[in-house]
Amino acid sequence: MTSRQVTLAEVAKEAGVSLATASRVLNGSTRQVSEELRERVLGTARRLGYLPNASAQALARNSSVLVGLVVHDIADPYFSSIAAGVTRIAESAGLVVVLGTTGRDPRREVELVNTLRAHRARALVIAGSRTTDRSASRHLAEEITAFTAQGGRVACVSQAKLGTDTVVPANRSGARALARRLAALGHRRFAVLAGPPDLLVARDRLAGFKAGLADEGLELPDGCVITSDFTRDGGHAAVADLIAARTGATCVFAVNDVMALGAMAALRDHGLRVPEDVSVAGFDDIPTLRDLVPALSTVRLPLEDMGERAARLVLDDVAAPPRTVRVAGEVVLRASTAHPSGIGLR
Amino acid sequence: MTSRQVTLAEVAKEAGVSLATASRVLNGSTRQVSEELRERVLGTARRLGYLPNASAQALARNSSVLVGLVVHDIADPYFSSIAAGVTRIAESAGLVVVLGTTGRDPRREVELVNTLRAHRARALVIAGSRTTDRSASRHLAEEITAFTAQGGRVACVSQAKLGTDTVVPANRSGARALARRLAALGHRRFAVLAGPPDLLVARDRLAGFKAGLADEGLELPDGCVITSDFTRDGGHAAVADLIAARTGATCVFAVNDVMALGAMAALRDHGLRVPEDVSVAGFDDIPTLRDLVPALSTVRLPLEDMGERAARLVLDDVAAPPRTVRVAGEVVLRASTAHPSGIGLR
DNA sequence: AAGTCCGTGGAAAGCGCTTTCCAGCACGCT
DNA sequence: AGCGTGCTGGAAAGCGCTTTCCACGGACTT
Repeated sequence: MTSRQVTLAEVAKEAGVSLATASRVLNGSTRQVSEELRERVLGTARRLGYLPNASAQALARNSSVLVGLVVHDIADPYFSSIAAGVTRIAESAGLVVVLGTTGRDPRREVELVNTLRAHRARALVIAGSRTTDRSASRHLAEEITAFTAQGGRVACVSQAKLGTDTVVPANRSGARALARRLAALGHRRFAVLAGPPDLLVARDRLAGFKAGLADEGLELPDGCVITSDFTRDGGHAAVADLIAARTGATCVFAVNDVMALGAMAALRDHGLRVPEDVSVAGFDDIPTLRDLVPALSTVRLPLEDMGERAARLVLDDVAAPPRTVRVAGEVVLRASTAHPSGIGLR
Repeated sequence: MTSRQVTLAEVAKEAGVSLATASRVLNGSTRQVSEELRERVLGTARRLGYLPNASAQALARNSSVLVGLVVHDIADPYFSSIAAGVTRIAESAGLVVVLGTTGRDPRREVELVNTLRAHRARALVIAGSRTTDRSASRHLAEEITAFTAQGGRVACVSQAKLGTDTVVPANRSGARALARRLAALGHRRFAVLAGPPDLLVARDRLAGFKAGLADEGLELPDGCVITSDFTRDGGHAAVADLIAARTGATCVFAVNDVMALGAMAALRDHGLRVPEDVSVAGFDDIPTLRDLVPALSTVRLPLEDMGERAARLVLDDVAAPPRTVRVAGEVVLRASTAHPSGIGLR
């Protein structure tokens, strides 16, 4: 029941022209074709329901219309926002987005780039933090080199560690500014839900936060840094450790919003009120934050825009990589942070 | 600087075997190859860094490894959850997901199916409600027919209107059950934020809700049905109309969660408390709801699971389409709905 | 009048792979 | 001996398209 596809050859024959002419008419080559033949080819193509075979075109042209997009988890609002940006630009350029998800496994990341390379994708956006894993980084760098050697372009949204074009969010300075603003609210004892120690984005935000506290003459004792997964559940789980640590913190900084969301839920479960008993802040400003009560203080990143920027870096081929686009983070203080009133977490 | 790719022919020559043998070794054909040659081919392939050209394979095999996924808006948690499910199954089957977004434009939907057809995608999941637009539906049905005639498989997540395998959420009966539960809370006057009139999912949920009210001997006057976009902002905007309508409603049902989120924010802006002044319920149970305060009452749909089911329908090719998988919705009453206490919206 | 150019159409050589078909060989039989 | 049988390797014919290269004819020069 699978019916044979109409081929260019059939169109050409039916229209009484050569294969070359048919191809020239139907794909917008630079070559002129007389009005008469052009009409004839176009007509028969439509009549026969001709649809070019993309694989054959890719093979003959040695280039595809595919753009790879690699994310850790498409259900995470951070990534789905970036994906929306990338997709918008790619589709408006007539390209096709291939979505790969890593589940935060660096090896899977390498695999995906390899697959995209096999498909001769013309460009690739890798969204998702780098890690401290040297071996995975090296493998990834090798794949990327191979990819670019093939003529593909690569952009990352994260840290500029791969020698590619990169959209770099201001993790350090954003967290630093946030720390200062929180200190200005009157907080003196902080705790940080720091995510996993090997994630660079998490490290950078923690480091920036510490720096901001230092600016204000404050310290962040090691005991006040809780590691956990970089997810909502990670944030939720970290709260138990946090409370057990009896840090006396009046303000908790979770290194991303979904962790902060989980943490707020856990704090509620423990009978603690935000912000009356403890202030909470996050990072990213994911869209779903808009309607939260209490509204979460955070550092706003223009996520969709970052996706668009990355896609543009990789599609408008002007300058040579590596270029870096720095994206500032804007501290947004909302209802989840307030002047410290109670005695904090003890 | 774009270096030529290593081809099978080069591997074969270097290993001193024929093209056929090299191909047989490197792609897991059924044909036996002696241990000695196999080793030699594998070795040289690795040494040379051989990577098969996916386009060439697709052309020669007349089938690709691509699975299409069509959604309205990947940043919407409803779709990103479904996408996560589809992606998980597809990737674990060694396939590659092509993501297309329509921006809710039915013509774009047709375009995307056409593109996927050109790429000889082996399967296709269309997530996103059908509409009442007959012409768009017909075009889409034609594309789908062409797609399946090519040997591709198609599944939808929505209404079973396209003659394809379909995962059908229980929109009617879910909304109906919800209405009854809300009535049981004591509500007598309701308003519905109904989304756009041409979206079947919105219509079904509205109809189900009305039916549920009827079960309880209640009515939903036309003036209590507000149409708007099917988005967070649509829900937000609808509230102004709702309040202007002076319906006296004590409970508002938004036909999806993101609309309910927007509505709750707008109600707050108008100085109304949820649930004290007015109860609010949604539909879908998107993941971000978990941490909302007050927690939103809704009808839970297993979104990721629905994505997985759709992907399985289309990848495990057992029975002939159209098959229908019905997915029940579970009413979950949370803090956003309570016994009516005030006088409602007047 | 001879030569030059340009514009247009077609033949054919790929692009990198899969797969059919055939040849050769070593067995095990009758 | 003679002969099917089963197994393995290779030659070559595609898969559907793009693009180079050539041929041809007419319009222009000189």
